[in-house]
Amino acid sequence: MARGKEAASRERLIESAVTLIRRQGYSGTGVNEIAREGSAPMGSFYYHFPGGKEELAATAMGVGAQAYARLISRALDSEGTFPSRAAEIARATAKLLAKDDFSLGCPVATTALETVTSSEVLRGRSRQAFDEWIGLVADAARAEGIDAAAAHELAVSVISIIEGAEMLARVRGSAEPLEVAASAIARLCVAALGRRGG
Amino acid sequence: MARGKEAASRERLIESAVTLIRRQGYSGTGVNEIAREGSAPMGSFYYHFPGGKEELAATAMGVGAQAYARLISRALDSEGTFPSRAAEIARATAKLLAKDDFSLGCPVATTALETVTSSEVLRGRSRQAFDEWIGLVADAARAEGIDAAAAHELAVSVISIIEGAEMLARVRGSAEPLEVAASAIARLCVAALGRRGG
DNA sequence: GTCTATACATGGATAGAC
DNA sequence: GTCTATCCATGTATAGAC
Repeated sequence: MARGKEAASRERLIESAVTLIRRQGYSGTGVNEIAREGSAPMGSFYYHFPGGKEELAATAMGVGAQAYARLISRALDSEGTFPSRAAEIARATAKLLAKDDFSLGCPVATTALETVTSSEVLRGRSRQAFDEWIGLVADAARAEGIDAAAAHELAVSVISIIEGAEMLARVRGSAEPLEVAASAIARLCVAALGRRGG
Repeated sequence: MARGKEAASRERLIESAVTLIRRQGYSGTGVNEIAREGSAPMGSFYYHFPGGKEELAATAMGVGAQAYARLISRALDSEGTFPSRAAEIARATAKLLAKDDFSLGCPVATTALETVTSSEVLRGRSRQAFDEWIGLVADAARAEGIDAAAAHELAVSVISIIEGAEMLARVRGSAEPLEVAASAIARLCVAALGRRGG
């Protein structure tokens, strides 16, 4: 599969699914709509994704999760102190969401909430995505000398507050909650660094 | 409407909608399913809620939001220091979710994310619910001498981290993220109190 | 690999008797 | 206020030619 430019429709389907699911969630997005927006006929849909909607959504979630992982990495690799770099994740998220007037959200969150009880596959992928993001933040915290347990807790807090603030930001159509989250993240990092040496 | 025991089916429909939407979200829950679980025929559904699914969902969201507001108030009125009482919101949330093995989530979050771009009504109700919860926390913070702006920011952070942690907890089927959130909330409160006097 | 047409179930909503 | 039957659109998925 996919050697040259074959299966360009596969990529378009994934891209279409990522966008539509970010906007409307999993249940609210139909396969016909995904195919139409991706300029692909249904024949291509089920050829590339024999597992149907669930398989494409799982793939799309993976792609979206990787993209957000890159945003996290870029923020953590930016200039400044650790608290400032961690806060930059929230600020970069705010910029990203503002780009489309908060119509496009997290590529994982909505589907995660919708499918907790209905799809083991999507729930597993959601968990995997969150775990990876948490891992990136925890690694950066450990690099600052914070012990493993504290680094993990800090990372869980950071991802939690960003996800929650993202929801508030979308509902309000304003970046303010994410800016507030950035400040809170910086404070939590400072506190964690303070407990480091003693 | 609703004077004696008439319209008991109305209450059952609301109750059914709250539960199903907490479990599957808005798009994933059908009106037929709501009626069936509420032991009400479709005739009653559209008699009590001429606005259809959206109207019932809005009502259900209001009921669910009030219930959670009571949980917040109870936590904030409990014994202990302010940081401890604020953290209690997250701990009480963890207990609540664990009761049904994390199958039932926030009565607002999933629908909020799903309908940001598709329903002004539900988006407005979501915003209203979040604003009320934030207001309760902010009021408690101000009662500790924290100034209004700082109290608001603290409250936004508290609700954000709880919502995000709730999502992680459901996906993992574990209360751990909410316990971590409780600690983070306590730290944020301590920091805010510290900036209070100077 | 792609396309069209279509099967079949479910979705939201309504009609009209009671 | 309640109930059943039903309309029509949409949803997921498949068939089978190309």
